[in-house]
Amino acid sequence: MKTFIKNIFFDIDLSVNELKEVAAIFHETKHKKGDVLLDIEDNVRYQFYVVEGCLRTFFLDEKCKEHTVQFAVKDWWISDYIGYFSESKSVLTIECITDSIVLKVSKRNLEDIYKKVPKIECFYRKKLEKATVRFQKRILNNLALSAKERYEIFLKTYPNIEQIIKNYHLASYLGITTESLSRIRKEI
Amino acid sequence: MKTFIKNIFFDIDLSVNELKEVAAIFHETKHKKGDVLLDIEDNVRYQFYVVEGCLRTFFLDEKCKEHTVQFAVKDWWISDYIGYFSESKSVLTIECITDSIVLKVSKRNLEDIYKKVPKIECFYRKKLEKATVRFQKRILNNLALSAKERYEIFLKTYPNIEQIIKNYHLASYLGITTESLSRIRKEI
DNA sequence: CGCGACGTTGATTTGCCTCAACGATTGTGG
DNA sequence: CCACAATCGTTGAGGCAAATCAACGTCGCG
Repeated sequence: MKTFIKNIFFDIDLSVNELKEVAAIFHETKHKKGDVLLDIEDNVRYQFYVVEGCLRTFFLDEKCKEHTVQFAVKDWWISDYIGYFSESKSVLTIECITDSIVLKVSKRNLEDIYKKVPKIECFYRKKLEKATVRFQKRILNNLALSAKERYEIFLKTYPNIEQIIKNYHLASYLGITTESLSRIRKEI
Repeated sequence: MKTFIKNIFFDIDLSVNELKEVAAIFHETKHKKGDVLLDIEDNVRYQFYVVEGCLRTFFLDEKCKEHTVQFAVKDWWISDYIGYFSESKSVLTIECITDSIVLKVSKRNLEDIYKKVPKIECFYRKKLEKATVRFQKRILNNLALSAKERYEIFLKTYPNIEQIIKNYHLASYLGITTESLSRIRKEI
């Protein structure tokens, strides 16, 4: 576990004691393809760090259509951040796309660590800043670009993810149907 | 200035000295309707707290079409957060929709304060968490809802903004044309 | 008053969706 | 390891929501 933690916080100098304290709040869990880590209406207590595998979060609308919010592969974090940060029930489902190993950490434990080890709070602030940049870019792309352009940018931005995921995962992330994605691919 | 700062950080206990230090890095500026606080390709050094008035950020695509990313009224913050957090040139324009008074603060000064007054870092982390919730919701809305539904949610979420802004500001925020917005309004 | 900016309405086009059928690939039980 | 089913991806036809293009009404301001 400690080597995982060292890897996550590789750019922070942690004392032996701090490392121990931080490591204590992370818990490794293993999951099979198709497993659900968080279901709609659950309380969102945890966020997850991906050690191995691939997961996604998706929203199920009233027409039972899936909308993928996020993918996460090795070294990425994933949760229903609406529920996690606003202390409300989950609106998203977290699902394993492949067999996966994750480290889960509860919001409460993390907030406690922030007080004890301010460097960790700083780390998560910077993580949020990077996430903000990605969100803004995605909102901009959705506003300004066609389905084809969004697809091309996805390929450029996350070149290693397309091979792992299904057609309909990607289509539901781009906001189009599988048929449209198929036609776009044929064009290119 | 100190009363402004007290208002911004109303939920944090700051000593007299801390308050003084924090107040020192904020600078009040006044602007006329139509003024541009940040232009494309500028360095993004500042974020802005709105004391009075209304501003927006927008992206100009290659077809010269505007896409509004964000509005900001009293007590809101605004910047090109892509440029601000990733230390890159601006891709957005910050524009005054009405005469406005803002407090500007540089990233560098803020980072210095984080070290001196960790409570301030905590405040901005929480601000980012709330922003993350809003971004996720907006991405979800764009994926799952029709133009009409997005408009109705905008009205519910920001009831005080519609009266201030132009038709085309809102249309470019919702990702539709002014004509479509006009037709949607007629329906309701 | 007259001009320019803004909002509305109509006609037409278009990008993407829906529905349906059909290959291709994957998974599973015998 | 094969046979078969289920899942997934592709293709075509037709439809719809919103875009585009164009014209006209309205408002605010010099």
